[in-house]
Amino acid sequence: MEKEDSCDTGLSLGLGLPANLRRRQPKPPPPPLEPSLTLSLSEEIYGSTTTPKEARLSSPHSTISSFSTTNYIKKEKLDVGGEETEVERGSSLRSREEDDEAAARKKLRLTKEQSALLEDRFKEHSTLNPKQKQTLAKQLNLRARQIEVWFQNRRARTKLKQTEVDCEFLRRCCETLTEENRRLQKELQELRAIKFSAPPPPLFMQLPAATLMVCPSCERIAGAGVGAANKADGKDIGGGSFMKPTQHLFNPFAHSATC
DNA sequence: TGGTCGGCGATTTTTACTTCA
DNA sequence: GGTGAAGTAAAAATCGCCGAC
Repeated sequence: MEKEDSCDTGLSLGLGLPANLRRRQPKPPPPPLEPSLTLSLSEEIYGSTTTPKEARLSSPHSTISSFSTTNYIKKEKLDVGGEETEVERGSSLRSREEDDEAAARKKLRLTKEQSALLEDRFKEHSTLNPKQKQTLAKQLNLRARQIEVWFQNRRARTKLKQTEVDCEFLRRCCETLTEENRRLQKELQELRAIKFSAPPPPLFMQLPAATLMVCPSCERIAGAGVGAANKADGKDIGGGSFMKPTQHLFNPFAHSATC
């Protein structure tokens, strides 16, 4: 992992806020590059006259990835140079460096072939060990770090998609339950209406057919109102427990062992 | 117990594409 | 119809934190 530049947000921003809530300030322009590096960079990648877009289109396998971000460049500098040296710069150098900076900031866009292979590997394993990473990087002519980043982002996308799917599923569940609740409330009202009008018919006739079921193991009639009806002579009529399920309420998911 | 490494969430940056005047 | 600016979604990359070792 690269942990450099951890303080580049400045002191005034860092105080009093969790680090991950701090808004980052735009970075200052990247430090000047070593001439040898930058020259080879821009020319190697894009050629001296073509735009990045042209380069990308004309050469799908061009390894723009090599120096795709400022961060990589900084690291590259450490790897290659070891220590920073002051580079004398004149006006002629500046415009060239600005071009190079712009080129260096260019971000890699993976080719279809690269993406396809990465997808294949991801299907096999959503994470890679360092050796697999190196191998894949070599195979695709990318940096191991880029492979790592791609897998990280891919995992994040997968997770996001799964979250969306889960969310949709829960939404549908909620709709179904709301509808079911509405239906049961209506049924309850009807039952109450029946209860308080006319002398009560035999118990099982009070219940809508849908609520009456025969328990498959004991073959007794079960229904949403049976439990309450059993104590219909008590004081619980019309109370909150009227619909309280009993052990003989047939639940296909949790049929009681008491039958 | 401190250091390293890898994964993750949040965020930024860049690209490619679309829309609109 | 061609063109450039503005808007936007997607993807690559960065940053900081955390847990495992």
